[in-house]
Amino acid sequence: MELTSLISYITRFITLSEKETDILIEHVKCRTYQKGQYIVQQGDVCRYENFVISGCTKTFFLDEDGREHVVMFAIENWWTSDLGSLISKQPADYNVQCLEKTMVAQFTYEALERLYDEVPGFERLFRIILQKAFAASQKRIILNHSVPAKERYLKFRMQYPEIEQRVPQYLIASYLGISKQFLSKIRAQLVYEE
Amino acid sequence: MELTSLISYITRFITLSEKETDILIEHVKCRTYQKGQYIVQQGDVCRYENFVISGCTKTFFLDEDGREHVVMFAIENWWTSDLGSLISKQPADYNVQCLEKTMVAQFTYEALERLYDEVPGFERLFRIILQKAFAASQKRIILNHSVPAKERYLKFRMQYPEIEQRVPQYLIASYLGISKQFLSKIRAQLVYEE
DNA sequence: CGTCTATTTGAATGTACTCAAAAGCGGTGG
DNA sequence: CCACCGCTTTTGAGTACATTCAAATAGACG
Repeated sequence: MELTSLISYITRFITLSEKETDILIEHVKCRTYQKGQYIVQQGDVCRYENFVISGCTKTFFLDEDGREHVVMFAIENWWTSDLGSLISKQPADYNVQCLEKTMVAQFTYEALERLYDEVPGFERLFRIILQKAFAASQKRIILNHSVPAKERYLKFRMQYPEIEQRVPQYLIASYLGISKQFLSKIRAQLVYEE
Repeated sequence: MELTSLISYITRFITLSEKETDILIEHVKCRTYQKGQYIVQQGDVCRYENFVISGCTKTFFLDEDGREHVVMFAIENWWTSDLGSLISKQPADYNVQCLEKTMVAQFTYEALERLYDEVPGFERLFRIILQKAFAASQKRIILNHSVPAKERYLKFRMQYPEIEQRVPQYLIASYLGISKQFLSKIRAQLVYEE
């Protein structure tokens, strides 16, 4: 079934009884987006927390000059959303757009609230996910401050080889916080070095 | 009492019965550190989640060249810790050092676990705190990528005027990801512009 | 007043950016 | 099958932003 990957993901963190699994399934809905479609749009209120079942998304933001800044990618077994917007019901800061045909499991705000109440451990699940996400985000800030672009690119390649394959280079440059031309030059240099 | 600020902080997010407040108080311990003392040391396992009652701390990390990189500051009513280390019991990536004489309320890992079990809503409290922290951290990444140093400094000054007053300039430079000399030049420029 | 730390200033350098243009790479249609 | 189109990547020249190193100044504290 479509939700298999979600269930097995969740049970890596908490145990679910059969009944709880049923409750979970009642509160989640699968949806497929085509390549290019938006799951979240900057300015709209974000309605869902999304778990990627298949496909690939980018989360980005457009600055005043219309430049795109990639915040993160999400592939199978990742969560993606504009959490700030979902919780506060304020307009989203970010866009989440599909880079491929993408299937997600969606939780509305209300579904999450009910799950927090009805499934003990669900709140813990999200606390743990958030702890990891926060720690990773902080590491990324330091990495940007302490390491030159070439090494950041190498680390990215090591850490996310799948994403490197699936995503156009100019988006990776944006994620790394450098221009696409500069990333191209870094790559040329790396080829030369080998 | 010393814990007043902690209680009133917590009750901004969740409601606590008298009994729950008592349980909370049983699981927390106050401690005062002198200026310069370390609450967490890079390489040691982090033992506490800390809530700052008074004073000011910096969280930083030393890279291979021995350079210091400031990750965050914490003043009254902020949390500070190396969460990743606390939860995983792995060596901490960061140092937390007091920039002033600082009083903190400390929760051990075990105390937190018990509080999660015994005080419904406590898990929610940390989920909410983490959501905010994560959202802020992501915004900071984008800010670093999309905005030149001068503006980043101005935003910092606007957002954290207290910290700007209490913390030496070279640490703010480090937090912003620029050299202390460059921040000094930015400031000179700002004075000239007024 | 002297010492220690923090900040400022200046010159030379480096890293990364912009703009512009060319080359590569799929896919589509004639 | 190839010519063309749109999109991505590469290349090059000139520039801007930020760094390093070194030295001078300013502040804080005993």
